[in-house]
Amino acid sequence: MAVNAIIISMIDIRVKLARLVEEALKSAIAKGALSQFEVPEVQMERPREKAHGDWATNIALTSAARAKLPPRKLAETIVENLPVDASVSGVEVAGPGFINFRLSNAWLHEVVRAVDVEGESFGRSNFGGGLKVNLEFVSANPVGPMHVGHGRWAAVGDTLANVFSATGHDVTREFYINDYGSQMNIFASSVAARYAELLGAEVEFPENGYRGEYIRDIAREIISRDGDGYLSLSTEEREAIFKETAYRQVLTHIKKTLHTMGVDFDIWFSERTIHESTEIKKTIDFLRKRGYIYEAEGATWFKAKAFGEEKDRVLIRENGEPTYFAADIAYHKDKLDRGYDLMIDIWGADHHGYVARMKAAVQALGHPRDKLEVILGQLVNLMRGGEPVRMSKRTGEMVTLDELVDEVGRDAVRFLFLMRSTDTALDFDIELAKEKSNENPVYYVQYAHARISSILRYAAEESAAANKSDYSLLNEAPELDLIRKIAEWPEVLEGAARIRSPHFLTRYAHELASSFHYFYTRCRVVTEDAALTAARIGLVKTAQTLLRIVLKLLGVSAPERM
RNA sequence: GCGCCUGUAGCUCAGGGGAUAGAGCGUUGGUCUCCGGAACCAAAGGCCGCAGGUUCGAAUCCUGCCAGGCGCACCA
Repeated sequence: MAVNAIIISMIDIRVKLARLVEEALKSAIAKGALSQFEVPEVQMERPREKAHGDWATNIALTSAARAKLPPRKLAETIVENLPVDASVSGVEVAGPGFINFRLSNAWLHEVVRAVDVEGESFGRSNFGGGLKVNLEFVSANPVGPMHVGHGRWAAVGDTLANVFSATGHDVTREFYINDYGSQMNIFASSVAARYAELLGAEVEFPENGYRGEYIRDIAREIISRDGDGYLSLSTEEREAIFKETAYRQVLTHIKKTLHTMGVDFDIWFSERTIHESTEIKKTIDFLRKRGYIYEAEGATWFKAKAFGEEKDRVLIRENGEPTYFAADIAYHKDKLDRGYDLMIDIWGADHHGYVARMKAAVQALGHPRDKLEVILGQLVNLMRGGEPVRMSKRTGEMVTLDELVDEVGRDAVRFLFLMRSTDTALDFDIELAKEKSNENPVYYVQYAHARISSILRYAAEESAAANKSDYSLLNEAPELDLIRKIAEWPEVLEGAARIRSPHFLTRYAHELASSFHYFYTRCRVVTEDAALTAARIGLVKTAQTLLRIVLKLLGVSAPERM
């Protein structure tokens, strides 16, 4: 019970401080120290400057006019009326009228204890309130190996999903397989041509066919498995068969690559199943009933203009074939029908022109347009030793995601992909990623974890780990700094979920590692003083727990030795 | 032409209305009798693309311009 109270006070410190300020305002008004005025919600924020304490509020600045007092004077009055609280060790008025709060060492010690009790669930919350979220990402065409850009979305999507799970969302990872349309046909005919060619037949390679070497690899796989039997078939028959077998091969390959990256989807949704069912027709009928469909120029149109779009869009072409957009609306309707509260799609930035259109469709389906959220990801520029890696789609000359993961390893790939905000292009240097040096942030963070393991091994040998920890002995600046960093975690995690920014985690991991390393060089863990040793071992363990939590969410390993 | 993203230290980037704009790398100079030196500390380095506006306060929000990237299909 007591432990519970501590944990709650810790996580809600922000709320708690805000309440103290509110109480101060109320009692000042009651006492007549302030004139009656409407008190707005008290905002607490993290000062940028360390010297300004742990938390600050601008309430005196925002309310000065209403209170008819200069900001600093108002701030002073609030401080004078502030109730005493054990978690606060200092309050001061600063600058134009900020009120700065410093948290007490006792409060910080309770943070360490909270991590002791909660372990790896420290920082988890019910922020999402059980919101059902569908996260769709990667969604590559199954016509060839994935490129490095797909890898970035895989890492971002997967970690975002982890973050959502940790913050009380009910999340589903979904991959929309774009296995329908002309490119599938081109793919099949390309494989069929290479197949025949490899078996010595005279064939003309399709003009717009895929010329990448991987097409030959797929053909070779078919040959080694099924032999040359398909050669006797007509080109059409062969292509029809390959459209299936080659497709299955590629899809299996995609799943394997993603799995190697630690990314596993809950749902693989085939676009083809939409076309093969009556879903598109049903969706269009549904929209027609709602008045958003009309026929013109032989085609069926969606009234996108009704939702502020520049122009209406074709759903059924003149030739009777539905467009990609039509299938996509049916797909999103399917997701909505499955009962998700929120759909988040991660798309390449080159699809940004499509976002508003899709949101309009969601609206037309009778849902708020914000039920669909699109994260647009910028490109990955592959570098090697500072030089861009040349890639050509036309000749099929490229570095695949597979090769990248193979060469630099899953940990570095994931971590480096997650270091940047999704809306900035990312330079990925293969040489840097492989480097086991201080230039490589992945190793910096993992090293902190391994170093703690090493300390704990040493401590066990010295049999210093057995004592119960009294954290009130931790009062050195490096110790308190480390604890402050640990205490930040719940906010960081919630922020990553709220702003859909997994890069908060890599950043935090680096800062945490840095706080630990600084502590380590200043404070000896295993000493003659048994009580202090026990306390520091406890602290080091909590730091390690935090590193584990973050690395796990990032999908990066936390090695005991390296 | 219209739209989206980006422009912050030499380089790569954080910063989602707050105080003296931060981190990593690089540069320069330091720190090891002891738990992992893949570490730590310090210094130098900035008209936050430019110009206006909004307000107590702007790198952040709005408008215009400049530069780079990407889109503007009965393609997917």
